Amino acid sequence: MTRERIVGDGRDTAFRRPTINDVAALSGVSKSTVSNVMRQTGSVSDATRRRVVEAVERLGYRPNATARNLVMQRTNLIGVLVGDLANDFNAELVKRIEQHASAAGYTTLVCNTGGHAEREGSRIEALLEQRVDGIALLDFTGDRAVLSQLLGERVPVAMVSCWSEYADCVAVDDMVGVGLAVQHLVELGHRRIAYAVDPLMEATTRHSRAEAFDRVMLRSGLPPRSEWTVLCGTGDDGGDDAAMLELLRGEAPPTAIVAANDHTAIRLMELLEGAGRAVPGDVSLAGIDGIDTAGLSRIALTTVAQPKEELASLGVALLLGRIESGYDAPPQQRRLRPALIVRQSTAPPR
Amino acid sequence: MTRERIVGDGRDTAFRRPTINDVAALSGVSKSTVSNVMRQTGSVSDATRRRVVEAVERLGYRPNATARNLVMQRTNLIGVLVGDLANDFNAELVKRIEQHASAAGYTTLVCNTGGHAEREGSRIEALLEQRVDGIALLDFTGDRAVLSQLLGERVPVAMVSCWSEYADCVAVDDMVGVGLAVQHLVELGHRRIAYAVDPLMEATTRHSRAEAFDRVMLRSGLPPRSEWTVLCGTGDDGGDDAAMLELLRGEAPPTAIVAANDHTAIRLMELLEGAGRAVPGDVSLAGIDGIDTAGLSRIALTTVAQPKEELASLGVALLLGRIESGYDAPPQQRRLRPALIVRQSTAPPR
DNA sequence: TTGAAAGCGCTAACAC
DNA sequence: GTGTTAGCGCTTTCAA
Repeated sequence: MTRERIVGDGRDTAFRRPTINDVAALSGVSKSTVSNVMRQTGSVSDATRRRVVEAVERLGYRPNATARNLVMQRTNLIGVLVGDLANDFNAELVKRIEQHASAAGYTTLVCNTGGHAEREGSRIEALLEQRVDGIALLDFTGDRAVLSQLLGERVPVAMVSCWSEYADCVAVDDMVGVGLAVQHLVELGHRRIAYAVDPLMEATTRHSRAEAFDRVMLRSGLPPRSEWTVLCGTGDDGGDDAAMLELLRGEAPPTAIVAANDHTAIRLMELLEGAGRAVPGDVSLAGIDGIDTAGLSRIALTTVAQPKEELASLGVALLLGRIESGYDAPPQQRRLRPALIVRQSTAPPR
Repeated sequence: MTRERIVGDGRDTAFRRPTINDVAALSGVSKSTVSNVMRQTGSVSDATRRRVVEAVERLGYRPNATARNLVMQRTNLIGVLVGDLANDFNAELVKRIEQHASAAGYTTLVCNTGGHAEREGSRIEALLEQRVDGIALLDFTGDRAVLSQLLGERVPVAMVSCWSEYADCVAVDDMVGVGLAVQHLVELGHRRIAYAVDPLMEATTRHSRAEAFDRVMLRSGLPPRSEWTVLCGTGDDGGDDAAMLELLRGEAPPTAIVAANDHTAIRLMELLEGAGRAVPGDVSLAGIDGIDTAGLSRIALTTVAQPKEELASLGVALLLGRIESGYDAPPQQRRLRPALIVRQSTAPPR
């Protein structure tokens, strides 16, 4: 395996990667033939194929995707936009998505937006310049305007663990999920239940889950109280741990909290115990997502688990389907069933 | 913002994204001028610039990076190869790397290899076909042959939280890190200390850390015992939880365990407590990495923390430096100092 | 200050 | 079976 060296161009160690032309020249055929051999298309005689293959190996030739991308108008690249990779749930989703995408011949560009609108915009801009074939929005915490833009530009988009009427989506049913958690707490005897929101969560989803929360509460005959929906976290855009503590210090404080995701629930567990409130002794805690950490016996967080593998595989399937079969089919929407996992962070109120 | 529609090509809704030619035509200039305007190079009169900009907006023109990549022989793409994104440490490193890379104008391709040699190979192949400008190897658990190949192909490589003599690297000093943990345990009074290895850890690193472990033990006047270095985990390539339990059931079992990383340490904590061994009552446990989860009060894992932010920023700096200033400078090696964080998972032996 | 022209490395339609 | 040719959408000399 050698590589051509160009001498005297100023940097005497400049290497030029071999191109299809080099292979063609060395094996004494045309570049179309080389192309046919590489892609196993057309028909080439065994003899020429062998010569080409040999030249390929001699030169260490590797097809240049930038050229292929240009001519094919297709990159086999997909973008993944995620709010926070430090959230286990997202990390695992990304990991699985990359796995499925790769198995299907796609390479994955990952962008961590951190919930910042400008960052989100610029990342997407970069993805679009690179002409990714499609974009997966993960647990999308961003601006809906972004989504409309994407859809407007006819970029294939799949939403994984988040939702929009206008795009392909796969997610669990928020209503069912929140319902499962609330019902469990109600059955334990809780009546005063608060809702903790991740500040990294976008307004629409936040509202929709909060609304789900309210509705489920109502269904259980409990009056929803807007001041019991608390932003809780340390995102740049605020999120105020103090608010939750404040709430718990009031009279007739909540005896249980549902957190919008496990990440937040675990932060909250830490916060509460740091402030001297026992979980579940003083306050019960339930999360949503089903991350591994929640399952550790020392954490033992009751949670509504999302089927991560199905989310990832279906998400990729939807995205690739959209990419490969065109933009005009109506959006496909898949609702998955979440499952309540009861652990030790929830108990009857005192 | 409109876009051209092509009618009668079979798919009447086929869209063609506007090209530089469309902009040139609409604004009545040549494409070189458009190019100059877009890249803010050359000199264009204010009048023409305005016309071009207007056309760009009218058409919703976005430069096609696939074409630019081809002609520039540069993609502004970097690859990140990581063993396991479900390991918090890696996830956080990836997140930060993406941040820094993006700030410098690069987009990040992430590949999760899961420690599989073939997967590793095929992912790298894909990255190289896409002509990434460089590759970051994260906490690299893979085959050294892979690295030699990369280096042989003169692809800029930076190793982050892992090490090779021949590439740019930034990592903490294993010897110091392991030493910190062992010394802490020795000071607590432990003499029988075992070492738990993550099976997703590559042989060389595994050996180097294990060797560091042995040496540090010796330095403390403790006889290293090879059978006390136990593979512990559930990778596909084995890793045998039973072995560790076995070891603890023997006579004169270890009173403390150092785990090769926090991920493993926490798994181990779970395993031990599931088997009825208290941590730190029956056995003390120390990890390496300093992931967030280790800091939760319920976990309270004593650990040797790596400076994640420095690893990420330096790693990116090294990689971009290599990309932008050529392949021939000698490799730069940066050792960072780890820091011991003592929590409740370690205590004097009974 | 602007434009014409020559590629970058590949695919694909069409000749031979 | 194989080669020729014409682009894909850009950047970059070099003239004008």
